[in-house]
Amino acid sequence: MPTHFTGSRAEMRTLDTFIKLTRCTNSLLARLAERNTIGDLTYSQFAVLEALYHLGSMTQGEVGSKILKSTSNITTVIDNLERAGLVRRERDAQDRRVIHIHLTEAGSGKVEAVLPGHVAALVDEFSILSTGEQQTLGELCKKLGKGRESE
Amino acid sequence: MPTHFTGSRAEMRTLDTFIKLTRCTNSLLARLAERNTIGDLTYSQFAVLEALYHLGSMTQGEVGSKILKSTSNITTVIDNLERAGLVRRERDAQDRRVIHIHLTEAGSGKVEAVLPGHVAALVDEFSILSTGEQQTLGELCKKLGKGRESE
DNA sequence: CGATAATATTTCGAAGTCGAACTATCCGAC
DNA sequence: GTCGGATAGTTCGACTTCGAAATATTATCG
Repeated sequence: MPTHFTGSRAEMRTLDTFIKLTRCTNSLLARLAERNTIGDLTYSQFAVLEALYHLGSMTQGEVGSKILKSTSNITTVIDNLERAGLVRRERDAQDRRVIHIHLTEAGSGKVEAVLPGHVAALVDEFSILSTGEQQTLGELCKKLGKGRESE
Repeated sequence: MPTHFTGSRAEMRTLDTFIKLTRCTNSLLARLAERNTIGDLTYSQFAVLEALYHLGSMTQGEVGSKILKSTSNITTVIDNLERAGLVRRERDAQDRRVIHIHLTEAGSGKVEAVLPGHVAALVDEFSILSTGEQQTLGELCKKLGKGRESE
């Protein structure tokens, strides 16, 4: 959204930075999608599988907070992953409210099949930035991502 | 997605930066949504209205490339905006394939009612970064967003 | 002129996304 | 022990999003 908003200098600068940030993320994700690095998975599905693969089995709630999505959304994504046989639901014996999600064989196989190519694509995309620039970008994003309430 | 991927140093660094970037954008947008800065509009709807407000009437295709969304998506968003009376479709007289989108009175009123608060919220969120940091972040995002093909 | 290619938009199907309302279960206080 | 409040998931409705196929229209080429 290249805007023609006429505000104070600080407002213009902020708006400009915001637009660059969101555009950057958008087009980076679009280019990754175009490269088809995660096969027939959606990005949400991949994020869930990747989290389970590296962190082990989790409850649905934990999955949700891991990938920053609402609980109702997680239900849907897990439904689809379960239907595809990549993931398995298991109700907790002690606390029957909670459901544990486990990767199936097919699920971890999927991650292993897809992850190296995904990482390679990322490295390629980011290679336009130097090591130092990547570091700086990471730090600024971390700061901005945490927000004011973390001060 | 804090990953435990064990790769080369470059791979780890890139993955880390990528995660920070996407998390930053996600949580920033989430906080803005929480602040309710754009009223009852969705972010896509706001983006369309804002583009029309600042750049004037456009064809649907132009709107799509402005906000980086697919044409089929634009159809839907414009449908909803039109139903809400914020926008008006007008078929081109010369080339009857194209449709021009115009803001209605209610549409530009909506933008004017909502934009100042939105900008104020942005300025507040970004105030955790210094002017120089914002500048740097913007430049790095611009570079990464453009990608390799623009070299 | 007429067939064909290109362009602008729509339709359709599937998935994601949220908030709100709901169900089931557990926990704490009385 | 049971009632009321917290907690984990699900369901529902509305919107977003994409890609692929379809439609309508215009442009081009032989």
